Parts: sequence; C-alpha cells; structure tokens
Amino acid sequence: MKSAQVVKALSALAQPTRLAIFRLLVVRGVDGMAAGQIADKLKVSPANLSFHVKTLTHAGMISQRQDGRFVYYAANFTAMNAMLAYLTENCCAGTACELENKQC
Amino acid sequence: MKSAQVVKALSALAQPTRLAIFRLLVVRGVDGMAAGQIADKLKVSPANLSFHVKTLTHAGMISQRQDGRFVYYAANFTAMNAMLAYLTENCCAGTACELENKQC
DNA sequence: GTATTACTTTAATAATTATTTAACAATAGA
DNA sequence: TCTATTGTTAAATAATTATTAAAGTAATAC
Repeated sequence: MKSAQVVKALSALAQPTRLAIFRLLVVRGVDGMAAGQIADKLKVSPANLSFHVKTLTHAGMISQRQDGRFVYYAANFTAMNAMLAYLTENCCAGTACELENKQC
Repeated sequence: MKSAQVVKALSALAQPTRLAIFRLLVVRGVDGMAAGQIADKLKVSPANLSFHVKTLTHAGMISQRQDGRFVYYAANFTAMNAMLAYLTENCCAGTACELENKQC
C-alpha cells in the first residue's frame, strides 16, 4: 500500500462522525447499512452524512451498493487491514520484539 | 480507549510528514531517534519537524526523552496497538468472520 | 563568559475541511 | 402522472491545519 493512500485512509477516519460511521459498519459486517439508518443512528443530517460517506468511499474505506431507493454502505475490511499492516510493518527493524515483549 | 482519543491519534497520523515520522520511529524501535536526525532523513525544516512531533506527542503516539542537547523521539507501541484494537473491535458483531474468511 | 549546536516557539499567511441550507435526482407507490 | 421517500450536490460560511521566517531557549564547547 502506498503512503499517500494510507494518509487518505487515516484522514477519512480522523473525524468523529466518520469514525462513528466506520465503526458502525465494521460491527455491522458485510451486509452494511442504509444511509438513512446510519444518519438516524448517529443523529446526523442526510446532507452531512452524504458528505462523510463520500469521503470514506473516496478513501476506499467503505463500499456502496444501491438497492431500490436505498443506498447501502459497508466497511471495506481489506482496505482496513492493509492500513493496519502498513502502520506496523517492519516494526523495530524486524527484530523479534513481538516475541520478546509484545510491543509491536 | 475513548473515541475522541482515537480521532486524535488518527488525525496525528493523517498527514504525510507525520506518517513518515511515525513509520520511521516504528521501524527504529524503542531507542528512538533524535529530532535533528529525523529532520535530516525526511528533509524537513527543524521548525516544521518540531511542529509535527508536538502534534504526535500530544496525541500520545510518540514519546520524548532529552539526552544532553538532543531530544529523542520514539514510537508509543502501546498507543498504536490500542488504536488498531479500537478499529477492529467487535467486528461483524462478534460472529466468527475471522475464522471463516479472514475479513477482520 | 561567549559562541555554537540542537531544538522550540511565535506570528503571519496559506490551504484545507466541516457544516448548513437549499435545490436537485431517482425510485417507488397511490 | 403526481407525490412521497431516499439520498446527493452545490454554494456559502466557519473552523481548523500546515508552512515559513524570525526570535527564543537550553545545553555543551571553547
């Protein structure tokens, strides 16, 4: 994963409403949740929700699927895991710190 | 870990220079690296480096230790792991998705 | 004690990001 | 077709964040 993409992913999550949306969708799993449901649950205006899910979508952290009048959003677990992997990669220059003290 | 603290941690990492600083320190391990070395390596002005390490320190993602005229910075692995844990917590409502498809 | 090294702080400016309101689609149902 | 539902977009404003240059602090060396 490229560093610029990781910055985009982190920026997407680095906002209270968007972190709440993402966490909700992580717990929700693969089926995801309709935009309106998310907005209701998080007490966010539809326009504001649209703005934030757009940011998360552009960062690749969530995916979108239309079903009739409803738009379902779901967490992108592959993107999440890639981001987490980037942060911990080659920790402590690859020495056995994980085995010794579980620091990374 | 509280959600506001996670937002702070993510915000700290969500900037190219700061992500580069953090990654450098993650690879470096517990000993850390002096401010000047970091600035040289990343080709950042001292003032700008100071600004960014301050942000990372306030977010709890790195720690600071003075040694003579040098100030050493090191990654805070405990904070990093807490942040990663927050993001994946109760994924897919706790169903065995990890065992079934390694999605989270 | 003066100079040098290493780093931080302040202030000004530039750039980005979030929120709100209003207008705009698209689908579904009467 | 008319209307309600569901959601997005655009424009304006407010707020936050990053960068630079200059001044300031603190420790060591001469």
